[in-house]
Amino acid sequence: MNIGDVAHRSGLPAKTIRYYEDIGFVKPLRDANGYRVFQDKELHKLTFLNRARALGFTIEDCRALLALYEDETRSSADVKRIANEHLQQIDSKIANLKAMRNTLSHLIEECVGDHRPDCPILEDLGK
Amino acid sequence: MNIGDVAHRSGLPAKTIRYYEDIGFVKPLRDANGYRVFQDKELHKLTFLNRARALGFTIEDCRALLALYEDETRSSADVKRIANEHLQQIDSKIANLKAMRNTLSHLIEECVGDHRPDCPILEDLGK
DNA sequence: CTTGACCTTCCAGTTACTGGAAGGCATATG
DNA sequence: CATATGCCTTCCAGTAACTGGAAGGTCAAG
Repeated sequence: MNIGDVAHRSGLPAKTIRYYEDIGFVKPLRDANGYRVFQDKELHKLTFLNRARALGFTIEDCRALLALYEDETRSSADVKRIANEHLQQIDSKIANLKAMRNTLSHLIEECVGDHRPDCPILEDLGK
Repeated sequence: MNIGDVAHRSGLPAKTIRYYEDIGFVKPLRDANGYRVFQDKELHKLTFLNRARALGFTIEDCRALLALYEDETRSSADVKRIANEHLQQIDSKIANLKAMRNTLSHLIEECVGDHRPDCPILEDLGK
């Protein structure tokens, strides 16, 4: 498989796959012409990465998860711990965004939104 | 006011204030010794920026908001529009995070989390 | 006179890619 | 055989919004 095929099958852009090679996630073989050649194992890893990233795991999280993914002697508790830590981060991001949303939507409600300059949004921000 | 005072009063780190000068948000005067000298107007702007950033507005949003903040002939509708666009972005971020949270928490629930290697989290990511 | 807290500039690093240039390779067509 | 196209390669630079750190100047107190 060339990089285009793997990109198509894993759902990742070719650029990203090259980047993932740079940071050591995959180590494709090379054809005589210099083209990268991927095996199924690499494809699985890339698919794994794409899904983990989509769930918001950072690259470093992915590195840890990938190591566990490949470690036959892993304990599922380790995986669960990483996932739980990430879940908490997600929760705190959601909480933050909700607080922002609250403040902002109150300000928006109070703003008349016409041609006049008077605006509670700006007033509040200037305090 | 030197940068330390302004940092204290605006709530922004001095580093950030220097950065905001770099990108043209403030233009403090200079003392004979080269130290930055801030007037009240600059302090207000920095406070404004701090609050706007805390609400998640991007630097470019802030640039637009700041222009309106300083424009006596603005219409509040312009401000409201920017704020509303931002509100929608916040909403979509929240929706994304909630979807992630859902998927992840289901996976976590299904994972036993003991010493054995079997783990639905990894299984699912590998699909 | 020294100490410590300020202040200055400049350079580099962060996260996770993404865009683009310049050029080699593969295949199909005229 | 020439060429057009669509792959592929590497390398460099840029994104967002700072942050850390080095090297060094300044100021007030003791």
